[in-house]
Amino acid sequence: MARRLDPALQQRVDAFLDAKGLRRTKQREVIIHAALTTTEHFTADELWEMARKIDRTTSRATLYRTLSLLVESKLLREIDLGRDQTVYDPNFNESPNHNHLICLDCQRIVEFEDTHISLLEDCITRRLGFQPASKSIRIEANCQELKKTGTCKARKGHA
Amino acid sequence: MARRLDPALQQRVDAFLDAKGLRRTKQREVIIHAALTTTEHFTADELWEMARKIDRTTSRATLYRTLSLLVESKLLREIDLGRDQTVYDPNFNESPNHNHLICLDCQRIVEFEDTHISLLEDCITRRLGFQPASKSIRIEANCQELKKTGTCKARKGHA
DNA sequence: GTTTCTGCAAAGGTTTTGCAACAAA
DNA sequence: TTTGTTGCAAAACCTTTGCAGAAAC
Repeated sequence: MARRLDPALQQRVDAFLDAKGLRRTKQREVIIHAALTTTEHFTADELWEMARKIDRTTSRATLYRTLSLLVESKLLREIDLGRDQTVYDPNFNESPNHNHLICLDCQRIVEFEDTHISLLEDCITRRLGFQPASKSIRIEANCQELKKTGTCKARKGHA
Repeated sequence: MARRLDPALQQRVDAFLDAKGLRRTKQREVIIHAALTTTEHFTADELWEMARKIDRTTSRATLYRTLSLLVESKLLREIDLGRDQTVYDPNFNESPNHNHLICLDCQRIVEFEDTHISLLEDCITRRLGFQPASKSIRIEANCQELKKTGTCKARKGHA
């Protein structure tokens, strides 16, 4: 476990474990650390690989069980990228209101945030007689540069 | 097969089958009819039940194969309701730009459309260097009435 | 008559679970 | 010591697929 977990995050982890009366096992620490020190989205299997780099004995069973806990505690969120496997996103801790744009040309995921759209979502929700709880937008799009120039500039990190 | 398929829809079905050189089998007709005459969202298994009410010999294999065709032809769309099973929505033929609000209290799905938010999504997409292809919003919310009065008025059809 | 389609049953892939051994508190 | 947790292997679940017979064209 190279890098330490961000103190604020670690505190949230601790608070959750305490509130639920959950034990601090080596396996949980390893999986939680792996999940929360990356800024990439990942599948259960990818997280399993990450955890196994730290501790090769990590089992899939424990991984799935810990994953449920992380989602329940909102330290991790399941997102819909239109793929068949569930994808987890650890970035809602830093950007609680971000959304996802999926490039149909290179499959790259661009995260974006927008205050106006967020407000509009809240308005619509209230107008319908509800109280907003969570909102997510998924946009599928094509790369303009690719279409014009034949190469996908966006690949170099446009986010 | 009680009700006829809307002529415009039937035409799109026909055009798709022709373009792909696909045969008009009884099984396809039954499944497509079941899928496109409902306005409810459904899972593969629910559609299987619907199709079996018309023809009990309908197999799951053919159902899944036909489902793929319908999604490919855009006559049906997979949507993300945050459930574990894939949910299909036949309503994009009538309202091509609708979105979904999920009531956390009664699980009801409210479909809504909004021009402003649609425009804003397009703006954001272009600003990021992309060309919009498809957009979807999912809002999870609590029922205001339920909170105030103790009963969920929304159940009676607020959409 | 060809070619495509169907249904079956088996396989595939991901996620969950029962249980005995083990570790935290 | 008590209670929660792990890993294994099996099960559960949804979806896909190979193949032989059946149906469309």
